Amino acid sequence: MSESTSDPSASPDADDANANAGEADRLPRRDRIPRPTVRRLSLYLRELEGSMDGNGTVSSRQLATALGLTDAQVRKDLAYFGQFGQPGIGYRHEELANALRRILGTDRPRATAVVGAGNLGRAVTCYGRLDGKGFNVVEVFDLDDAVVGTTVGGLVVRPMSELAIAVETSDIEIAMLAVPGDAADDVARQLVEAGVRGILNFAPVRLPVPDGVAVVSVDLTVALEQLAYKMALGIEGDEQHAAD
Amino acid sequence: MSESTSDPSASPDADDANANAGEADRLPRRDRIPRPTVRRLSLYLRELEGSMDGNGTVSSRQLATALGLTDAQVRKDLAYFGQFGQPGIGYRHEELANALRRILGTDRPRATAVVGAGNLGRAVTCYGRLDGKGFNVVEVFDLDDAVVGTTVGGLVVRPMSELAIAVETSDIEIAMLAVPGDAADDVARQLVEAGVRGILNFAPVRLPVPDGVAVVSVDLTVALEQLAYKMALGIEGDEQHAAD
DNA sequence: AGTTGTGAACTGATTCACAGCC
DNA sequence: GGCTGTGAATCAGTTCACAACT
Repeated sequence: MSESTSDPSASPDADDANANAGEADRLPRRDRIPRPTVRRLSLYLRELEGSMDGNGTVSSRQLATALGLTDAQVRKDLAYFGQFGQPGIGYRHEELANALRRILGTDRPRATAVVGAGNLGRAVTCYGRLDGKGFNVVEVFDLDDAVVGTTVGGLVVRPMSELAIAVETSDIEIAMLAVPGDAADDVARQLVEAGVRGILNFAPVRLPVPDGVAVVSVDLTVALEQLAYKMALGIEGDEQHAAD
Repeated sequence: MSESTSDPSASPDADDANANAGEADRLPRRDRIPRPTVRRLSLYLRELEGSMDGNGTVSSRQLATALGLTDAQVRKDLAYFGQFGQPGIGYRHEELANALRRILGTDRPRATAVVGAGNLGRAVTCYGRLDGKGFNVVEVFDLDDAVVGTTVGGLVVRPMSELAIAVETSDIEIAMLAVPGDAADDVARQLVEAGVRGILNFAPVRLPVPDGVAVVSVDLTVALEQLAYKMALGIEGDEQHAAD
């Protein structure tokens, strides 16, 4: 498991202690990975999990054609994080999937809360597939007392007043924010205050968060507008509504 | 695709004399616009619609700071499509919003269908804000006979067998695809067959569509994985889960 | 003063092409 | 034969800096 090349976290040995800058920054530090590359890693993993060959191998060419990319792109993306493939053979299916999960950080489960039990909040709570992907929805909160106490996906909706204690006791790291736009800002502040480290934001606003908190936003209107633009272009094909 | 450029903004009032052929191809053709630029146009519009100053003006600096960008970025993005601003003044609020809607293609309403009346399908059907943004949800379909006939957001769920006729009679241009992944491929084919020109795909698969059909995908798992990666990075801040 | 629009410079990302390996 | 990993070259996107304008 502790395989030779990967170890993205903190090369602990101090052989680069000296000022020889040339060697040091050849190893790509995690914050130098191209953003588009990280987006594609999710697609590679999705593809691997979709076609469960078990323990066969897969080539960069195969992955590339399945996703509408070039094989060089796939190899370059993966090579940022180590050497996973074998020349002449390809990448071992399950091994690559595991590596991608490690890289993305989904190789361990994370307690996740949904805030906002409206239509969208209920939908993401019940989405299902998430548990197997490392995101365990363990709590649902809502601002509205009329909704608090109802059951969504087997969970009782709790009031915001219990957020802080729940985050602590359940060790919640991630929140999916599905409240109206005019409440999102305030709720996000409460989430950060309570200790949440990552927010998936469905509200059509930009959330200002302090350092150390990550935000990814998904805006249905934005996605539809991008679609409308592409339609006007007459351009076809699929591109991931990429998360940054 | 008969028309390539043909001045999409068509600023009708000013600017009479410039039929110079040499000038014509300095105007960037729509398929040469950077993809990131198009994503940001949606954010500019969202910001303008959010802060309804009515008919004041807004500067590139203001937009930039609101969205975490540079002012030069904003100006460059907008300048791809024409000259909307006035030096020393900025951009007129409502005029810029209208221009963005024209560019994105949301200046006219489009009949939209939701396919899949599960949790997610019902949520997007009831999302609400869409009608005012140019996307009118006029039909809901489902594969499951047990769901057909129920009411979602004031609409009666119809069977897939009625898709083709409904697309024609209601002039449906866009479909939001919220069916399980293993059905998405087949349903997408039916949509294209029926004449839908754009698909917003929520299923975790890549849809193969013919030329002339646009697809934008939104994958909840992908978005969460991007969040997990950012959390590992310790990188903060908001970036739009951008639609391509 | 303040602001836009834009060429030039720069940074970032993709593709090419091939050495090395199975 | 097929395949990966990677430097070099190319392409794409962003930032800089400033002329022109209010």
